Amino acid sequence: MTTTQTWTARFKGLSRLEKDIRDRLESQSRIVTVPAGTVIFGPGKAPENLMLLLDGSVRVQQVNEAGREIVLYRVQAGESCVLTTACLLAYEDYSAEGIAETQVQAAAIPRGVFDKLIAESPVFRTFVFQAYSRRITDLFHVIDEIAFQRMDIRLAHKLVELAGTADELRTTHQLLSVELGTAREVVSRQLAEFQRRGWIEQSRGRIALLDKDALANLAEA
Amino acid sequence: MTTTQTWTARFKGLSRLEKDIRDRLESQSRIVTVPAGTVIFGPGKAPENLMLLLDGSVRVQQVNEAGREIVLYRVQAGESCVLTTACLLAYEDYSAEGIAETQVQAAAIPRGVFDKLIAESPVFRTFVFQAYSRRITDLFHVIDEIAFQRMDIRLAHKLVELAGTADELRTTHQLLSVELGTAREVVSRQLAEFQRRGWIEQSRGRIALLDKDALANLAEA
DNA sequence: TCCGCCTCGGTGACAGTGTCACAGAGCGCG
DNA sequence: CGCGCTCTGTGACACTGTCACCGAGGCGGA
Repeated sequence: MTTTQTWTARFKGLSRLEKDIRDRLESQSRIVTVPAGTVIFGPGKAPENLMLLLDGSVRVQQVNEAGREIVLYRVQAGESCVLTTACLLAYEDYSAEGIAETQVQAAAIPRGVFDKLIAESPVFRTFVFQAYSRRITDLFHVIDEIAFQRMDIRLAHKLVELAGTADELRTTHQLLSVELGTAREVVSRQLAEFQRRGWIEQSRGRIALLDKDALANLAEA
Repeated sequence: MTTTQTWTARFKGLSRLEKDIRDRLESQSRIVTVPAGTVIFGPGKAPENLMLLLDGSVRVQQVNEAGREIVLYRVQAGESCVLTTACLLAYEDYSAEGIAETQVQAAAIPRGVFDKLIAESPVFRTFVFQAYSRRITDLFHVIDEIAFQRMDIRLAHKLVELAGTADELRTTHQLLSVELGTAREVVSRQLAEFQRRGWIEQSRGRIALLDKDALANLAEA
């Protein structure tokens, strides 16, 4: 993906940005590229920049003292890692970490620039607060799911979501269990049941979705 | 509680507020008092103000389509309902609601004033982002607890937390189950076990904590 | 090629939690 | 007192999490 001086146009909330602000944002930020697997921020690795994703995907997950993990949300191209900006400023026991799932290209906005833009641009403020809103809503959904949804429904939903338009997933039961904050055995058992019903077909590190409609249907229930 | 013109002094993050900003904040906000039980914001009832709590306590909880509830966090005196500010601006499917648990006194800052203060005062910006940080950290803890902690530990923790310095709680099993996002029967069973161990004593609508140390001890495990 | 080693997935037993149905206890009120 | 409501207790059962263990797949070195 090429990066011109007009990358701000790719962000819905920034399209109406004031001209002078836009120029400063583009000139004072830096385009960075990191390889897949990079830990972008995490405990003991506070981010000094607000990242606006131009391409790729960042998985934000939490690891507790016992080593158990759960995926909180994903940041996709056209979105920003805003929650980190708040978490920088205060508590350092911020336990979440952000990991590049693919190669990631992003605009890095230094903290000082971020602060100035917040002060000077109403459009930028709205952009930031809308991003907050979106993430917080995501977290509320996560809480609702974990607390009240059945595992089979959550797993079916996750399979469809992760597959997107593809008919096959390359992942392990272990990784799926982290997505859902459950145990590997639980995922294995549910997948075995899906396979028994003919909805999927499994082999080592691979899940073929034979009947996405059935899965999507269960996910709605 | 009396409300002088210097209520801003009660907020740790606002003590260093620039003098002119402080004056505007105090003159352009309004002190409101609402009785216990009032729904301050909720689905279909968007708040038009940022509320800074001077006295009392607001319970923020979520209700899903199936009617299941869970308490997300509480806003105490000296804290603010910042998350609502973000959630106003964007998605209206904000499903959380805020309920006054006691009589509540608060400073209500109109949205327009809030926006101006954010633009003009670095101290106010820091205050707001730190408040965000705190809430988000709370939500992360909630997620970790629900996903990975045992119910007996969570319940013991909640009993000690709700009791504070008192030795008795006035609440029902049903309300405790909402605190923890579980079923009433589960709470009843755990409380029965605590009672069998001599840690508590129950009667209708009342739980006496006979051995807080034992409960606190379990909560740590 | 064979062996060793690591990761991945399958399984049974059991404990903990959620759901359902229902019964009885406490309490306010006419 | 009798009625109706809320609150609590209980048993049965299904779902989920934990533990211990095994076998299968895949990779690399001897």
